[in-house]
Amino acid sequence: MASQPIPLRFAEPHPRPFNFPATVNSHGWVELAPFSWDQDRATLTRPIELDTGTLVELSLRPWRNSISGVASSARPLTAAERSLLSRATRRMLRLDEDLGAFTRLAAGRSDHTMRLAPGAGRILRCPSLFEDIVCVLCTTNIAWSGTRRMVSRLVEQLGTPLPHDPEKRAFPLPRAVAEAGPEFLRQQVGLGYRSEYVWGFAHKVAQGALDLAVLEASGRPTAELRAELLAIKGIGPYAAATILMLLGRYGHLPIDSAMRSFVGNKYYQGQTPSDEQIQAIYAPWGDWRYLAYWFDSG
DNA sequence: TTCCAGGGGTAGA
DNA sequence: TCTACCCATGGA
Repeated sequence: MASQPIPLRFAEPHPRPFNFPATVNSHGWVELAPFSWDQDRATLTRPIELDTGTLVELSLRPWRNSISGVASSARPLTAAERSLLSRATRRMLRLDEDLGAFTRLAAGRSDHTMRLAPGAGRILRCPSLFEDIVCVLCTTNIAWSGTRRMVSRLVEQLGTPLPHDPEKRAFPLPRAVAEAGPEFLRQQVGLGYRSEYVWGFAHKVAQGALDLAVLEASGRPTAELRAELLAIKGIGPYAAATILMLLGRYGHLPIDSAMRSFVGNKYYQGQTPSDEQIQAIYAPWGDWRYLAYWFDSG
């Protein structure tokens, strides 16, 4: 018999303007397990396994000028765990990111038809950089349906269940993925040739050989971060640009089949553009290239 | 059956 | 630096 969860209510102030539904639906991440989005209630829900090992089901929705959160857990959370939840919430919704320069730049340009609603522009992230990077690895050379399938299986096979609702599982921590081994990831999760990449990454993080907090630290040159990302097996130019975007650095374009198709149709009369032609389209946006492309392609 | 997807690693030139 | 080839998987 599952125990009754203990709810903890909290609020996180958000910048203004802030568009909660637009942020949640800014890209496909919300469709990946274990995210769940209730459009009618404008509520984002997901289980999270905190670094302390505590399982929490977190629900977020907008309320007045803040994000209202409910965290349900089997036992009362410590002050440190409440701090971890606050950090995860702010990370997911990018509540501390300053997009003022981008929105001013977008407002001043008439040559791009941007679909940027007021308060939009923040692209949803996972609670941790580890989960973000694993999901990016699951987007390479595969259709979106395949990405969804692989991430769902990762959660089903390796995620820790919520004590009060065992049907729901958190995204696995690095140690769980590392201990599963590449063959398990290949056979049971269906990661295919990506299994070695995902396992190798998780193993390094679990062993402490790769410190994600260092990657996430502000103030480091983007070129340096990009070089470190490209040194991880399985991460090439597309994945590095996507991860840099998830780190709040928008100066690199993730050139993939979708971008080639969109840019070709919109700017090159349906012809497939070269990488250089794609770069030329968004070069005027400088450090905001990624966001310019993203909200150009809608 | 064949192609290819929100690519990337490796070998060889 | 560039190109060719290979890598699993499952929709279309």
